[in-house]
Amino acid sequence: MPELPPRYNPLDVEEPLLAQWNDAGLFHAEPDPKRAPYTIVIPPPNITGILHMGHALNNTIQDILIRFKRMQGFNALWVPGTDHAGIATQNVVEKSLAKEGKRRQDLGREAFLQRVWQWREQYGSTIINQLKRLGASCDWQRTRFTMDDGLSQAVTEVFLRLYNAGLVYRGNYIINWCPRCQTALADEEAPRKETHGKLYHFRYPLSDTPDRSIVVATTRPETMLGDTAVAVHPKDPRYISLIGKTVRLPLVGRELPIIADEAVDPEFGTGAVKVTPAHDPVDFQLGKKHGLEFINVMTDDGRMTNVPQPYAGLDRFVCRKRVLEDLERQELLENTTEHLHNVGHCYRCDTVVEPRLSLQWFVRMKPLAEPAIQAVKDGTITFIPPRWTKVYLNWMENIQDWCISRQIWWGHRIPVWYCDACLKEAEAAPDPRRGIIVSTTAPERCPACGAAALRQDEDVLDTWFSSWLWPFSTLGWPNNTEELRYFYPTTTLVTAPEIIFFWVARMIMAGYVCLGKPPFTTVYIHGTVRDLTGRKMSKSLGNIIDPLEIIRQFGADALRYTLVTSTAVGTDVFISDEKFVVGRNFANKLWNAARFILQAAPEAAAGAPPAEQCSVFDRWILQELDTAIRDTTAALERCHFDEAASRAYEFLWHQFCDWYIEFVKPSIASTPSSQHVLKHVLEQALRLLHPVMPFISEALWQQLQPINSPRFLMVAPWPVPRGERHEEASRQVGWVIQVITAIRSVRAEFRVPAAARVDVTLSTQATPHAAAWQPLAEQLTRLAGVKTLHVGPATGSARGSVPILFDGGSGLIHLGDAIDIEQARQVKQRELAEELQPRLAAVEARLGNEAFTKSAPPEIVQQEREKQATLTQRIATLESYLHAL
RNA sequence: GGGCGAUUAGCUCAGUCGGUUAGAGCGCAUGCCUCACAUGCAUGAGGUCAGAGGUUCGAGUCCUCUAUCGCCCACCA
Repeated sequence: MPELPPRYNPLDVEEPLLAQWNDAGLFHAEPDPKRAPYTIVIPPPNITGILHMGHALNNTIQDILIRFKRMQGFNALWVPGTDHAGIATQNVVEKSLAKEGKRRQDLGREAFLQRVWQWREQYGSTIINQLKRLGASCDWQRTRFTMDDGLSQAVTEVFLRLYNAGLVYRGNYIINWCPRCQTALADEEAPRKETHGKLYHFRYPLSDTPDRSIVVATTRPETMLGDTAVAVHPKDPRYISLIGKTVRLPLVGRELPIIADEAVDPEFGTGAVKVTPAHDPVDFQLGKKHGLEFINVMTDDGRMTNVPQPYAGLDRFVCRKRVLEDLERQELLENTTEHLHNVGHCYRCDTVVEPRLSLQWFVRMKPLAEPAIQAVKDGTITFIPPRWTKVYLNWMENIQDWCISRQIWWGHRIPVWYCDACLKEAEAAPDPRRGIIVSTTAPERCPACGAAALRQDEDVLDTWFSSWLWPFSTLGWPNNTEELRYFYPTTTLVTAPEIIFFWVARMIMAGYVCLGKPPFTTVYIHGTVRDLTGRKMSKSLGNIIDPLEIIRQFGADALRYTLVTSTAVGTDVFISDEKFVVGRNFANKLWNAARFILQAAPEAAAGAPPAEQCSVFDRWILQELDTAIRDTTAALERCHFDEAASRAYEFLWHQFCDWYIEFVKPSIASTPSSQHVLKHVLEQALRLLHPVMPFISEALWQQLQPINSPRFLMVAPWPVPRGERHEEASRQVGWVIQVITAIRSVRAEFRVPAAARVDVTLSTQATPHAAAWQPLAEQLTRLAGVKTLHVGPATGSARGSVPILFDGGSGLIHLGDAIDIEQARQVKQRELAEELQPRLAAVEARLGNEAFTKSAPPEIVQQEREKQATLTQRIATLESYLHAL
């Protein structure tokens, strides 16, 4: 038995255990029809990612579940992997290129992609290694990457299937365009930020009577160059006479019709709105409805085009100034007001996005959403906490088509080839599919015309188009693998609320459309990690706490414990680095408890002896252990991880260490039963703790070397209650604890020196019979500093004594001249008047109320009667004491 | 503008079916270096459960309103 140092150093323990677990193959799972599967797929972190607190929380929760289920005997598989993160990764590599003074265009597509792959080889596993350090018990042999061959095959397969089913189409649409990244962005990728802007009012002169005009307002003056109408509300009396007339667009000279549409809000601005169908989502709808011209006035990189000479080629913001100046000069700028509005920004580079007309690929979402809505409504898939159900359904029922093409290079290239000859013909006789070849492999010639001159679509797919297949593409789909058949559907998905729409909803849709089955049955949504002032952790705020630094300082167990106990189901997690001290201290406490036990009972085996050989304290702690097992298990089953961790903590620290170890300490050497029980209870409790604190629990458990157990706690069976009833032991030990606490309390209140012994008289109906009394009395003597103990009616003078009250009895602590009589009188009088008497009054009022005694459940009424009796007796005891003073 | 949620000790949060004296951790106060642990031990102070009304024998818990604070969604140019 190696000597354990008095202070626990997690760094000595954690890394070697990772190697042991790995070498023993404990992370790996294989299909096994004899056992029930339990599967989790990791939310794949970006390959550009480094571990932050959000990951730490997310993966701790998953690891708790997977370790718990593994110990329960499930064939537990946790599939890890990473996401290629199209835009983010491309940005990183472009930045490193920029340091060499190059742009990706200088390299060309092939060479650039090679660079990205190189980058991925070098840095792409960083986060995986960090997850390992956290203790995540993933099946690392099954680590997947969204750009792996198999997963890429799944992507093209789905694209083809959806295209053939008419669910993928190509179309013109107003999309969010990032002029810097030069790519389309999904709505979710262009978060709106409240921005102080200006609202400019322009006069557009009427064509027939140029001295009259209509005033429109805009926040983006440069778009006026692409205006093709002015819209007003059909019932607006100010404009009703103008509907159908035309205005002449300043600076351009185009004639624009004045149209009427309900979508115009007469209350806002001037009630007249300029319509730019190619550069605004609302205007786009108006344009389609009213058959307006669509004029695209901007290039990919945000410069003006298709506009009169002085503006052509100008950057959009330069052009804005120029347009304003020119309108001002022509006295057409009516006025300018301050305006607070929401402007979309690129989620990657924060550039102001430009709504822009563009030819993109889309997925028709309504048909996909139907089974996914149904599954949540009928409970096939449940959210924890349940309130996310509403959020999910609300979004799904209003779902919009999904723009899946991205104008970047890093990602799954769209499996579409174009035959230009056929495309040309399609223009003459409109056919949306002519000239378009969708295929999982590169076609050699056009199936329609036989031409060999085909070109592949330049764009790649949205990153989420591979992530939404993750629960089954990682298991081998579209091949019908053994893994897929056995481990799918997965069980629990653990993720953050931000990606319910991005990812969770889409996975559910993909599960149904590809396999006809849900991808998982439970979705656990945890909170966001914030600092103590409630702000999200972010680099720009400088409030990041680095999980790896916490691991270095306090250990992975402390990190995990503190994270998990800081979050109730569904609430955000507020963290400061001092909080991790709690986890560290707990680990140290355990370490020392184990150290003590190993040294006090070196030879004993870790197994509980038969009840009849156990002392009253042994039986008591075994009973408490049973309760702790039940509570912890129930909490884990309900995904109440904080409760599970706190319950194990409470048991180990405040029941096992504070009381049981103290009770048995003096007699360990001569009491074999206690030696066994000490080891047994610790061993069992370490199992309860293992999912939350895998390292220290494993390390200590191995030191205990339980008999008839596997070598590793990680695969040891989850504890089950013994189910013995030790009610008498529970009652007696509960009584001793109460009396000890009461005596200590009086000692502290009356400042009895720690070393001083006191005489105590106890008067109790609950006096245990003689055989049981001896060990209990010894504890009173030792743990409460009692010198002599008399049992029987209170004797001696009330002077010099302080009464204590406990369930089923009372006592007197004789302190002699050491106490201040007046103080004692005041304390006890206050207790009587402010606590006991009001409580008795309340109880008696309740019992005097017929409505209560008749309609409350009998056990509640009974409880009240018992309370009444206890209080009456306590009051009598105190009164007689005060009287005797 | 719509939807969701929160408000309990100085701080961060639990509180299951409405039922005993509303709990924990941290912090604070007091006393202890007691031979596992000072990253420890013991004891204690601290609460009108945001406010008002209602249902009930009984409300932190259920209902209504008010206040404050979050989050999500939305095309107000």
